[in-house]
Amino acid sequence: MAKAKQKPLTEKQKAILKFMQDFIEQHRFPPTIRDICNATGIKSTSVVNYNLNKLVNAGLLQRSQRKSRGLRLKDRADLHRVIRVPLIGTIGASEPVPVPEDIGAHYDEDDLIEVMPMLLRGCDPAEVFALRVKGQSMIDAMIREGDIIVFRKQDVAQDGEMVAVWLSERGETTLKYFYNEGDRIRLQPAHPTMPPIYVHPAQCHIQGRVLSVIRINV
Amino acid sequence: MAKAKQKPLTEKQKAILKFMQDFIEQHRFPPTIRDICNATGIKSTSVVNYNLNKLVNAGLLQRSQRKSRGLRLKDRADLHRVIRVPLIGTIGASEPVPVPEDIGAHYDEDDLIEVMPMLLRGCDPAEVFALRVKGQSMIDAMIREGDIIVFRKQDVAQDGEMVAVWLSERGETTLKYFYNEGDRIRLQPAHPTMPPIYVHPAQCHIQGRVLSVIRINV
DNA sequence: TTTGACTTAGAACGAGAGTTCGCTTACAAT
DNA sequence: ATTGTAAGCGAACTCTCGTTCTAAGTCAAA
Repeated sequence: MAKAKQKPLTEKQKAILKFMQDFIEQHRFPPTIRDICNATGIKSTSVVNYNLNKLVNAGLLQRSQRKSRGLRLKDRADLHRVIRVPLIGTIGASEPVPVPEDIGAHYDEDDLIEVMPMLLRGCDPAEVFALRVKGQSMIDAMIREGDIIVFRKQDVAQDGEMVAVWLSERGETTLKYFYNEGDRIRLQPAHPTMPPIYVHPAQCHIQGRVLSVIRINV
Repeated sequence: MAKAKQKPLTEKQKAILKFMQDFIEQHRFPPTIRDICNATGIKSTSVVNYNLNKLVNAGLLQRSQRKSRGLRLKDRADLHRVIRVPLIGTIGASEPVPVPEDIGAHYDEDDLIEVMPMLLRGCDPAEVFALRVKGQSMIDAMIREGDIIVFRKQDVAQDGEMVAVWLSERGETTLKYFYNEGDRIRLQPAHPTMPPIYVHPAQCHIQGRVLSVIRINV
């Protein structure tokens, strides 16, 4: 399906969006079409309906047909909410990373951590999980015991990405920047004065990419 | 006004609350009374209406009369929202910390960062601000360039708290654990192998307490 | 048993609210 | 001038949905 050419929003449409943001902020449920009429000075519900459909088409809005107040802001509303990420265990040097098989599964309340969307860096929440750091082994990655690391589950990586890898020959988990040098993998610590290590590609099992780090036990 | 005696919620009322949480999570607008009927197996809208009024009376719910979907959860809603914290500048070794005088003032959209409530560690948002780390000088605090540090504005500290201090004699800002040893202040780096420094209390100007650290430029 | 408070069901009412349709206006392209 | 498209208005229609009313069932206290 071809993407529709992005027309700039009309003044009415901007006013509708603005009002919806304010209304939802205040009431915590969406306005009716007639609410929008009154707030924007538009005389006819059909005009609002018309412009709402435009906004849906522009991807800024979602509607539930035939439902009162069946309006959702697409863009901004999500940004003001937290996202629940499963905190599935710990990560330490001497154990493999506990990668979840189905991230979308049901978790207990206690095993979920609420993070702001920025920490997911645009990734699908269904691919994201978090681990708490155990032990002092991640110091060369500038990560402390107790830090929470947000990962995207993946088993390949691009050069320069920080990944959690299981080094099967050493029986060791580590966090390093990943560089594929063809016949070998260079794993570069985050700490500027630490030297890289080199491993054979067959020994380097990528468990996930580091998206962000949270430190609350300062 | 005397507070009504707190009766325990009935199973129906618990089911209604649970369903409302799930529904709002999923649809981002509240359910109708008939939605609740279907979800909970209650046969009559009047029964739902009856129990909704009970929940309002118990302070768990708000209703807007005569409005479709005019329901709001009272308690939990805020917990799932982000808090905007002013990101007012950078912190580096060679400059004083730019402490804001009025945190509650108006900030531009770009100067606000949205964080989950946990990062404030219970502090009043009006006391909290954030700074981005510039330069490599915070490595001994296990903090990298680009990290965002969330502070509570305060000029005194308890032992063991991590604080940002301006050392007036050295002309230097640093992040250390604070220990008051009477005639001197011991400032302990986060990195376990680094030695502490000792300063005279008069030279040690506390700028704020570190609440949390966010690293998104991994 | 009787009483009364609490809870449930069912139905009906009426206002709330989304949708559709015909008609008009504005404006640029042909 | 004509055509076509986008935008607006007003009214009517129909379904949604909150509210209210009556009646009945439950259960503990008197």
